[in-house]
Amino acid sequence: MAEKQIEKINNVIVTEFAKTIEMFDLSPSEARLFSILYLEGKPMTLDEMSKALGKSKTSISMGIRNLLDLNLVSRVWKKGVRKDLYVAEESLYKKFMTSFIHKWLEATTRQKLSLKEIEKDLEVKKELFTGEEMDEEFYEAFSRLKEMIAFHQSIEKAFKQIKPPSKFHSNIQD
Amino acid sequence: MAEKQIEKINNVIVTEFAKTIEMFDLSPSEARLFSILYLEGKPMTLDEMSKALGKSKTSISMGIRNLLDLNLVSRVWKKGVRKDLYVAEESLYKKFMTSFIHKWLEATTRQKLSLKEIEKDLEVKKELFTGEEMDEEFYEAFSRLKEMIAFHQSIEKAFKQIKPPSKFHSNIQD
DNA sequence: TTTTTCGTACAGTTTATTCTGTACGAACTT
DNA sequence: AAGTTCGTACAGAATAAACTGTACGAAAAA
Repeated sequence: MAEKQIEKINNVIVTEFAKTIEMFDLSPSEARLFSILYLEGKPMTLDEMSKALGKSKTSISMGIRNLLDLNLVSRVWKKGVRKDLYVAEESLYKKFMTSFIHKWLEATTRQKLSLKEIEKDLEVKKELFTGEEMDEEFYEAFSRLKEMIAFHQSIEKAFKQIKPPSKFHSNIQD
Repeated sequence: MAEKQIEKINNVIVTEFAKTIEMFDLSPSEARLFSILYLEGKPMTLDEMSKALGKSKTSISMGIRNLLDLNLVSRVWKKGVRKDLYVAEESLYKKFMTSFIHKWLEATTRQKLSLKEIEKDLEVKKELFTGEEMDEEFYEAFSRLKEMIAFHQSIEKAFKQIKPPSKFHSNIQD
């Protein structure tokens, strides 16, 4: 099989896989970088990745740092090799899903709390201003607010349902 | 209660709520537009929204169209009113979650299939080229590919778990 | 029919994001 | 110590995204 052909197949795989990775809120370049590294399987240097992606080393350096921050990549050390080496994390599902769920829960919880603060505030005001002319508008907004909070509640519930498995389990079938 | 103050509270609510909406892959402006419309509760015209957001009518027109495409907003008609009127959908959770889950399932399923195509292709090549020098590299990529497919499988499974309720149910507690 | 009001297509501008080249400190090699 | 090789900070260039003003067809009003 010609080198060219392998190259080509790899490119298709990477492109396809990167699309999925992008859905976890990585930029297209970050997604591609991760995909390359993951497909490669073994540690790579900045220069290798730079060459593989056709981008500047600076760019790769930045990208790798982001992936490191997200715990999707780690630096490894190999005897005799001076350059930094990086590998993609193995446990795809665990890593991605965990941080995905975490992100959602954190955000919705926070926003729900903010809305509840406002609600509490309005509860007080409601007491003071019963029987004025802006009541209708006021109650309207108030009930919307309750709905928004309930919305957040439901989202939280949904994401808590998804339990990331403690270890990546391959159920390759169907 | 002064107009200014109501204005201010509304602004806080909208800002906070928009953050959540953004997480469903809407742009910041789209999210804000939806939020305004939702909080308002009653139908609004392009001009009203334009004023409320401080953006050009063109911009609102585009934004509303996107929201329409996503089924998050609908056009309503009111006797005697010539301008187009729009309202935000009521069933927040159902609308957002349904399209969210749908988006994920569609994408991952599609990508999984692409990868399986490639896999099938490689299966064939594997037969023809046993005992050559590139076998190691080949098998490496091959096993990665299997892992990627399994990854997609797991994502599918996770999202299928989340069943959007047929109707929005408020469970306001906790 | 003529005039006004609406909504949106289009083109150009502004703003934000991503990428690159240069430069420099740190660590390794000789 | 002098010379290489690395990684990254920084500033500017390229690219992409968001927004706006003008213009025009369709529909309503006069």
